[in-house]
Amino acid sequence: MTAPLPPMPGPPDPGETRTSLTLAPVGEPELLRADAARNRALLLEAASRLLADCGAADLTMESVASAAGVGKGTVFRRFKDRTGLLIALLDHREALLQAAFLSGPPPMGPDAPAAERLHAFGPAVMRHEHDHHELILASRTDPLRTYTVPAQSLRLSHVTLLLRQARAAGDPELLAHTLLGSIDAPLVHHLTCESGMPPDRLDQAWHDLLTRYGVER
Amino acid sequence: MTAPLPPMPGPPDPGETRTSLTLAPVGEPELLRADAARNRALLLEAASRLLADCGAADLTMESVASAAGVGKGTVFRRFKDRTGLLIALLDHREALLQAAFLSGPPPMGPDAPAAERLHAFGPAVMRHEHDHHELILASRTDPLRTYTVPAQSLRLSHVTLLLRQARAAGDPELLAHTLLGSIDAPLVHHLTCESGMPPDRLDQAWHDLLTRYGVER
DNA sequence: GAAGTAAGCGGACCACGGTCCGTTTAAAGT
DNA sequence: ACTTTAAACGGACCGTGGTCCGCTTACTTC
Repeated sequence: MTAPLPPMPGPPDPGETRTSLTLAPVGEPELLRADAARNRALLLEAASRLLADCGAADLTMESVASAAGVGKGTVFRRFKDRTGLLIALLDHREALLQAAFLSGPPPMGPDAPAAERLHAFGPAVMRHEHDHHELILASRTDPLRTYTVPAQSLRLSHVTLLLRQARAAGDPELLAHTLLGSIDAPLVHHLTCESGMPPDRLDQAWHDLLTRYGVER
Repeated sequence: MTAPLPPMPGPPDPGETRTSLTLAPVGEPELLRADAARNRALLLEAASRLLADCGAADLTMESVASAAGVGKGTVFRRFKDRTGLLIALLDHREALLQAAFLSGPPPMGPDAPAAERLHAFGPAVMRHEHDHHELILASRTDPLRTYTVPAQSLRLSHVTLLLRQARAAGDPELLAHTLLGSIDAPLVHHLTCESGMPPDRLDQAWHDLLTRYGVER
């Protein structure tokens, strides 16, 4: 197994201080019956292993179920559908990135000025998405669901808030959407991996876009 | 039937003068055997009718096939997969929009200055996408395919070219991607139809984005 | 107009996502 | 400990997207 999935907190780990947002970072573990929580962990672990071994294309709900030693219905009960399972895997991996921009050290974290945090945010997200592009692409089946995924709405509120703090020009919420759109995983993957565009150029465009709205580094 | 699908040119209509791009607008009719071309038209017509009658969700490959009086395999042979069929339907409906910005009257068409054409482009595309959002959303299953759809790459080259002509600041190609991303159908649908954002605000953001890059109306 | 051939055709077939419902079981009350 | 109940379980079942392959047919060549 490539990623042995560190502890995998069944109950949400306590004693974490949120930095600047009311939105819960990862979400959805909630209160589960003991067997349900155990199976949830087993399923995520099995899915992660299968993903590493066989790739996202071969990750069928039945294979995950049997690898975890549970019935197929259980997978659907827990994650609603295949996309839900993939998103759960992603949210779990997003935790590190979230920690970095919510409570990590400068330039991403809260101890840097908002403008600096914004400039650092784009390249970091692009790197993160590059690392997980297979999973991300596989999870993008319903185009509308993108906007309701916890990780994505956290990113949006975060960027919107920073834009306000940095006194960016224009409409902060829409600008946040535009900024996030310009570094969206499928686009970046298309440009870099398929059209051969150098990543620096994308970083540059990110900085430029911010600068045009008055967010000076 | 709501949209009786005007003539539906089997062979690509001749004698059309391209305005500013080498890229073929709609694409893919190519040279088909007589029966194949006939079936293609039958299938598109049947699909269009089913779409209007029952909605995209109930548009199954088998229902389209039998409504057109052909076998299921024929649908797949012609359109590759379900997404291919939906994209073909979309490309057909895109023709009017393409005519408007490639050869229509100002402010979209070639007789207006590039800056004016750019400002007019966004709102027009948003309106067009709003009209066809069901089909567009249904066709967005593979996130990467978006960028290779003929209609989309035509839009991209068009905007890139106009940005160059208008002497926009920054990286024209990436800016074109960002601009198009900011009016992408799923995003716009999410914001207007689900979050209740007024469409003017989106138009405003489009103009603002252009202005920030030196494209004055 | 006969023969040859590449393309098109169609429906049986398969795999996977998703649902359903009878059975089991964890937990709360007594 | 015993009862109760809502939640979880699991696997049979279904519909649909997609493939496959033997048969048919439109075009070409002579």
